[in-house]
Amino acid sequence: MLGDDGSPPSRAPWAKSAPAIFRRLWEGGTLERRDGAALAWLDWSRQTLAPRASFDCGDDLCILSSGLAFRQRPAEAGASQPISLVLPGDICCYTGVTGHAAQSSLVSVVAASVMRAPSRSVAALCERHPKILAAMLSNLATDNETAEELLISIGRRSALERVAHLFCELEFRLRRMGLARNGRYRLNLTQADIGAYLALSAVHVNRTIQELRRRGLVSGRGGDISLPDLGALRRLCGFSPAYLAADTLSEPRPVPQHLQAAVQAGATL
Amino acid sequence: MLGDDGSPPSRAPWAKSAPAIFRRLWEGGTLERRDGAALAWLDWSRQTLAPRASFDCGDDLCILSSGLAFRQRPAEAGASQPISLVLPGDICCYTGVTGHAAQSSLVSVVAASVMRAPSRSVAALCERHPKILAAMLSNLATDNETAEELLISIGRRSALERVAHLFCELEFRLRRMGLARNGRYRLNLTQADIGAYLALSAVHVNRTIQELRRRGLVSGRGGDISLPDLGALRRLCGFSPAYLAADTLSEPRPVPQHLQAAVQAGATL
DNA sequence: CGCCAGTTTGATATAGGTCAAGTGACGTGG
DNA sequence: CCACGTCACTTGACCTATATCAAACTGGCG
Repeated sequence: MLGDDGSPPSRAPWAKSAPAIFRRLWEGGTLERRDGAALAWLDWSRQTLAPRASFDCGDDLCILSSGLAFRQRPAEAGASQPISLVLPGDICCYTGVTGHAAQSSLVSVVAASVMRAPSRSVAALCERHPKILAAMLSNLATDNETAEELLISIGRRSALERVAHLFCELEFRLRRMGLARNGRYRLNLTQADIGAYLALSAVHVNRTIQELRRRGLVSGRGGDISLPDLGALRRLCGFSPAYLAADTLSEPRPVPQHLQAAVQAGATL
Repeated sequence: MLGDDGSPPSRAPWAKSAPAIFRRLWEGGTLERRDGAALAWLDWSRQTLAPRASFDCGDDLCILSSGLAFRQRPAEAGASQPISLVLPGDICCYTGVTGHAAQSSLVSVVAASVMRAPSRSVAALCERHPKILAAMLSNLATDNETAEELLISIGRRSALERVAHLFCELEFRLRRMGLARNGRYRLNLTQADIGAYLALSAVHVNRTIQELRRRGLVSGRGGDISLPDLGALRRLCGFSPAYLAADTLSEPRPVPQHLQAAVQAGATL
């Protein structure tokens, strides 16, 4: 798992041989070298998204490879509430895993690109590497917990805490992907975007960020965020990265039960 | 799927032979008679919960069989935000399915009971009935969408809309389980509970319900809710049951790809 | 009878929304 | 090179939905 000290993940010996895009999948520690290699061998296609473009994954496995995107319901009346913020390395939607077509779709925030593997190939891959399915399910659970944390933010935290929490979360998630160092990262979200995500008005986001700056907890102009005192910022909003950890079970489960079951069911088909 | 007309689900011929507790699982239409029978054969144990009791599912498959419960993070400072409202028939937690230990735990609202099947047995069951795993994953996805709807409520809807939406959602979910008829159902939530769930103060929930009553959209005292004009209530809050539908794909997929894959992987182990 | 939890009512406070205007950076077309 | 439009950010004035506090009222129950 990723420490709180800013160090990159250390326990993936084959990390260098596989594209960075798969970091989130192997971060759980369940994947082995051959799984990672197989993932890289999939017939991926790259797709680029213009800013503010809508995107449908269908049943395919799509991983954001650059840029930022919101997952949100097709805009109902008025402003729509983004449900999750998708960062590079995140699986865009889990329709292929759950077999359940989601209500939500992806909307890029800035220019972005997506790696896409057709559902058929993914199924074939999982045939031979069931741990990959397990890793995807683990990501699914983690991403749900992230959405739950957003719910807690909006339901219980003040504007100051919400923004602080978002900055802490982004620092962690981006660092995990190697996109943040020393509490600094690039964030291509407008204040209006942040407001939409955190259910605040753009104006109030502005004043809130100013307050964080005034307190010396956030600095940096434009899209360059810097968190000079991460500890204090985390304390302010009660951020704890536990909900972002890929796997809270300490023991490596060779094959998770549910998967083993499904796997063995193959014999009867 | 369940129509909007109050009729119970009609397409499960073996519905009468299996306990009502499994309705949510077969509602998706993927399960067959033998799957339902096998589910009922599992070595279930019943566990009763006192009001306001905390409950840990571990890796086991737990289904709420009566009462009500909140799923929530262990209370951080101050009031904790419930993440989802668990009704009879709902799977309490998906740790066993995803292999990911959840941060949240269950807290009963009133006296409740839970059916519990040990993870080992569930795995063995899925071995022979992979469609059951598929059904659980579908439930997982649906429950996530329900949580997303709560996020939208708290983020974007006024107090009046939030409460109205909750009442509409409960009507649908309880009717699906046979626990609501003609827009009437029993709800053992205090106004303070409703407030905790919807991120409103108890006082404001009270005034909001009064307003709904004044408008003739809600009636009934105590825990007995009656929605005399469901159509108007739904219009008020923009409720649409789409997000609650178990399966939005019209064609019955015999075995979902991801499962097929895992299943066939069994041969290689 | 008296307690308790839940509900109701009123008075007051405030976090955050809305509206409106102004600034600064950046790109585009003449 | 300059005029212009646009988009993000900023600031100020004002407003309102909802919270908070406090006190009654209600109904069940030991």
